[in-house]
Amino acid sequence: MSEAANRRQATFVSAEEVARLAGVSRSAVSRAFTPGASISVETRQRVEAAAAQLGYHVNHLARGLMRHESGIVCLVVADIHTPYLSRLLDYLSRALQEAGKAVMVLNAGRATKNVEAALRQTLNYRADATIVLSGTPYRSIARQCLESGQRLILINRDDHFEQTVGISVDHAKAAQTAAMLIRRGGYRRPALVSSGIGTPSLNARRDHFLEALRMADLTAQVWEGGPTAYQSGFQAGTELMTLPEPPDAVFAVTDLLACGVMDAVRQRFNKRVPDDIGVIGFDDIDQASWSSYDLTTFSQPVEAITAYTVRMVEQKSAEIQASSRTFEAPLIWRSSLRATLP
Amino acid sequence: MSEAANRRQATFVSAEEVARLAGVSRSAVSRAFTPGASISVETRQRVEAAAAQLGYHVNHLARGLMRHESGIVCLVVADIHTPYLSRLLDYLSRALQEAGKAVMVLNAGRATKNVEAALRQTLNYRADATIVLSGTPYRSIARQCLESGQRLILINRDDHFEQTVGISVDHAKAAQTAAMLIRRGGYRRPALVSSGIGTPSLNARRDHFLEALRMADLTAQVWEGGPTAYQSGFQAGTELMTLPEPPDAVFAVTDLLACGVMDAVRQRFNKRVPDDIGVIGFDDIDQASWSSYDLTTFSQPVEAITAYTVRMVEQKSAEIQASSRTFEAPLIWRSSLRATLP
DNA sequence: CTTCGATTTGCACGCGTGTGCAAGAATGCT
DNA sequence: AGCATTCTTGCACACGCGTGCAAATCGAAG
Repeated sequence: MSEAANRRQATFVSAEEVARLAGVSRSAVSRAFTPGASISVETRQRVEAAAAQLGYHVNHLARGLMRHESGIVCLVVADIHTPYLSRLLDYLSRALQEAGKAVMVLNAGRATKNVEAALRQTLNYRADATIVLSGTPYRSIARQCLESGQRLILINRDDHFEQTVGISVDHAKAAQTAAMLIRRGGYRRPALVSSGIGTPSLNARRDHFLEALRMADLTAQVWEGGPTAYQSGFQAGTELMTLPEPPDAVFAVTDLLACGVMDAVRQRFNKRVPDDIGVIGFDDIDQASWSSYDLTTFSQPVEAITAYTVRMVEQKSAEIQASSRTFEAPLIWRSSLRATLP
Repeated sequence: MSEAANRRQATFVSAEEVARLAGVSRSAVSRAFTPGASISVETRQRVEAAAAQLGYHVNHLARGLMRHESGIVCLVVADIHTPYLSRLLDYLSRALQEAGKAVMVLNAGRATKNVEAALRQTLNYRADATIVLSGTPYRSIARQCLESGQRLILINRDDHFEQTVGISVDHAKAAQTAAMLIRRGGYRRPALVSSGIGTPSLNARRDHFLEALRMADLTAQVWEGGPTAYQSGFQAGTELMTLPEPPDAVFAVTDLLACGVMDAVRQRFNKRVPDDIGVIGFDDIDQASWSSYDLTTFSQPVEAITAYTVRMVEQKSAEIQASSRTFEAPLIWRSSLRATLP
């Protein structure tokens, strides 16, 4: 079987050649690989045999050209190496594949310029849908995506667009829960830790947390700075503990930050969690369940987000509509926060 | 500018329309977007203006069809959510983008069946190159990739293929260094911890470590089981410490395993690292530098691997040759291992 | 003004596929 | 057997682009 394939060198085999070998027309070959097409079982088998023998694979570039549907879904993302985003990417890519889509990843750093380039590539490859996990697209290019008939899905980007599917998490409820738990734990001097990157999601968690505290006549220290990473949390913990009135509880808007805070507090200041200081995070990354941290946090509803995203990608383009869906982030109770008043 | 675009609905604009608006032939449009093509500055400007006005973007599907070069590079990968692989993916995708390639991610779980499906997709989209980060491709499909003129690059897959570019890490040297450091630290009862997944890389680290110890007349406990994850390490640590003669040093073939071991040893058995037990890992994931662990480990040469991979992707297909390149994983000295005899 | 070379332009073809249309084959029914 | 109906099949066109080739344009030298 390999002799025929070996003779040809460094080139793909076309439907034409398969047709010749099978003794049918090229249309028959095309139909053999198109589900639901009208073709007899006998010719289909002959085509498949010939295709297998020659090592034929339908050219999706040409198919996409004809069908006006490339089968490609673009994922615009930054900070892939981050625990939460890499998990989301894992789920999304797998689910999209199972739905028959090919996943193109556009790594778009922080700069808006890169996001623009990514959106352009999305258009170049005629992607069926574009999913933006981070970075805010220019309105002009976003509109081009929509006008070209692409579905545009924004995950965790609370800034709203027209004609766009928005998927988000109920930050308000989580933040209020965090504030409530801190009060119930008997903590008196809460603090909020966030990064200097003003992501809409992070800002929402911060604002709702502070607001909920204010309702209960409490004010919180606010520390914001650096990237959304462990090191920023470590620095936050260090600086907060050297204040004249150090906090006794911290809501970190991200688990990575929370881990940093915990390490600083325990190792640089010998404080105990949750007795001396309570910590609560957000995302439920793998490390939150590691026994060094055992962090009380809110779980990103990754499965729900993924399932809903795939549904939105699959629906016919005629019925795309602006929509906005919010999922709840359930509390994961662990040991980094005292449950009741001391 | 948007009126024209608004009138059309849900469809892409073609070079034809741009040509009409600019008052030139379609060839001119094509040449305007082809670097190095023969075209006067004046017409180029008129084309670019018209293109911008209509929101034209070259169709890379059609271009790929013509050029026999899709500009797509496929990354076959599993366990994306893992710290090491997500970092590698981050670097690779960014570097490939900068080289003008579009990155298609094929999330191929563990099953070989999925890897086969991934390779098939690679062929369907006529990818210029395929990079396999995990999973072993069937020889038959791998051969088809090569016969079709694709470059096939295997990273950290020590199983060798003909006509393939292999990129790997010097596991032997690292493992020998680990053994040496453990001896020099005055540890007497070393152990090796690995997962139950017999990846070539992991096996190589294990075998060279044991071999190096044997040269020094030492034998090691070997614990292998579970996936390559924190929990497996935690379990390993727990079980090793309940042995009649528990080890006093552990080489974990992965940082994730090492973190698990450290947590088990410290929190379940109140042992101190590195005094009671020395730990050394591999990969230098982010968590290794977290102050809870401060893990001595070997750094995956991600930058070097990335740069070399891009070089291999870019070279003309005429000169693809089987080759095999190995990079060193430098030791990152931290505090989880005693430096000198006690 | 003529001639020649260099540059630019348009025409037409090909890349590999899907699909409407009409013709042909097969089947069922009277 | 004759006719109606359903299935198959092949032809031809379209998808959007790159590019060789020849015609056209331009500038400069004679």
